[in-house]
Amino acid sequence: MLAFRLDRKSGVPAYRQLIDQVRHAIQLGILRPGDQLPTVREVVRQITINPNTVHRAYRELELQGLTEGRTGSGTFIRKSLSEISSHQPKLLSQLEQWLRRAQDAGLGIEGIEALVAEALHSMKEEGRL
Amino acid sequence: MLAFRLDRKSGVPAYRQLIDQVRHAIQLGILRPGDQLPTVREVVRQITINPNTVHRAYRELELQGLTEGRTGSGTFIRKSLSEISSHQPKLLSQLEQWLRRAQDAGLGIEGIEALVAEALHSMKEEGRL
Amino acid sequence: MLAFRLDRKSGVPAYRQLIDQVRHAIQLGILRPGDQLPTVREVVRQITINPNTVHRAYRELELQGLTEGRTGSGTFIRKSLSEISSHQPKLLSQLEQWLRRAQDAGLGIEGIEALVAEALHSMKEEGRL
Amino acid sequence: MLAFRLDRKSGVPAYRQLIDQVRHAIQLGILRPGDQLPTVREVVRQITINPNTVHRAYRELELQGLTEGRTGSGTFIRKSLSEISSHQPKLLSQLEQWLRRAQDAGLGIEGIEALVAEALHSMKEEGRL
DNA sequence: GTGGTCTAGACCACG
DNA sequence: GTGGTCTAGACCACA
Repeated sequence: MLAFRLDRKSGVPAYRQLIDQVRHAIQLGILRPGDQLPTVREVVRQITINPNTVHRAYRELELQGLTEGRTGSGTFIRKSLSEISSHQPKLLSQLEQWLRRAQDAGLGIEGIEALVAEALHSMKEEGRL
Repeated sequence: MLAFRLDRKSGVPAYRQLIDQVRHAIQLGILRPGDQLPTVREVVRQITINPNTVHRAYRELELQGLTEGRTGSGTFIRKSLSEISSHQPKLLSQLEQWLRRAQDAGLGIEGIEALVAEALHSMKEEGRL
Repeated sequence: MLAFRLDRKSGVPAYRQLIDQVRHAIQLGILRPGDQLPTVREVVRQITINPNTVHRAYRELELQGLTEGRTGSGTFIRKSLSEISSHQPKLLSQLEQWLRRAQDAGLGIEGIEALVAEALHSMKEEGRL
Repeated sequence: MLAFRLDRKSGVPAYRQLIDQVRHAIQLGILRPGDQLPTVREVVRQITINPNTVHRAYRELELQGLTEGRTGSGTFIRKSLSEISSHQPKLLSQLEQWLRRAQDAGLGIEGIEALVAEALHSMKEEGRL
């Protein structure tokens, strides 16, 4: 069952963080069509959050066509985001290796995030060209 | 002079994006103590944003001790965040290589961001242990 | 509940006066961790001021780690400044005695403030040595 | 010759700080009618400040009738603020004693300022009644 | 022209 | 109803 996390200092709205985490989990194949999301109550137990906020996130996911609420039984994944490739596990482990090297080079979390943001940004720039 | 960018869809508040970009630039050594930030009005010209929002970001940076606003002349970097290591260029190019491999494997931007978020998250979790 | 006051003639920015009053109240033990500050709207009702200005003061206090804004419920004290000593009540009454003597000697408020500013200034100077 | 000081962190406009310091010095009898204020150039040498700002402060003091600019020779005190009493030296030394006791009780500058602000505030309140 | 403060008012996220 | 973000626009202090 998906475990949500909330970063209260990030400035990103809570409902948005939930949505992003579900989307990411679908994209990574962690959640597959038919899988159930934790119930609102379970989420409330996991992290301190207002049930309405969870509802809102689930509603928006449903509007995006990604999930389906079945009255009485829960919320379920409907669609895959089909980015899953067979190379994915390898890519993930390579990334984790890189992270370890960055840490060994003395970079803290913020430094690593700076590098990642920089690299992602130049990638997006190139994409535009 | 630093060029700001705004991602209006990300859910991250604009002032926060500006702060992060300055912090990152300092961490990557792109901005060094004594360097000037673009004036509030220049930022307003660059990206469409209200001067107050820029001002707020600059003020928060000043409260963090990173910058100093000098009335009549501009806003300047005060402190370094000195995460810069000699390995940095190599790390950056390795990351960019990884990104290219991920793209070649058919991952789109959202898929890549999912992988990166996942990897960063597990790294932070491990850090706690 | 803390009652704010604004001296519009002092030249001190309004948001700064609010911050100082909260800090002082914390230092005097009038406000303790867990206590609630008046809501932004209450402050607006109390003194004539723009909500944004109050908000700015509260936000700066939060950045200083002294308070915490909880959406939906209010703003609360987080940290003590713990300068409170058992001698404090005695010191306060001695100060008030001195003030009465100064008034009896014919000094007006501005004259008293001049003396206080002078004494505080020499104290700070000595502190540097 | 009066020595100006500027507290850049106080939020109080520089020209206002200069004015206040002259007023206080007159009130404490440090400056008496006929005494000369430092020339603009001298002030600029003392503290880092724009000559225009000093000019502005001197102009406002003249508007208040407190000083008089004599072309070619300088700016001079015209009026006393006549708060000077024979008790004043004694009051000042008593205040300084009190400050020493407060420091000995472990209070830092901010704690002392909190007490002083509190006492001055209640005095003003009573004054109104 | 540059930073800084303040008001007014809209809209959002959350409980 | 509470905090938070953003825009618009005025005015001030300073170089």
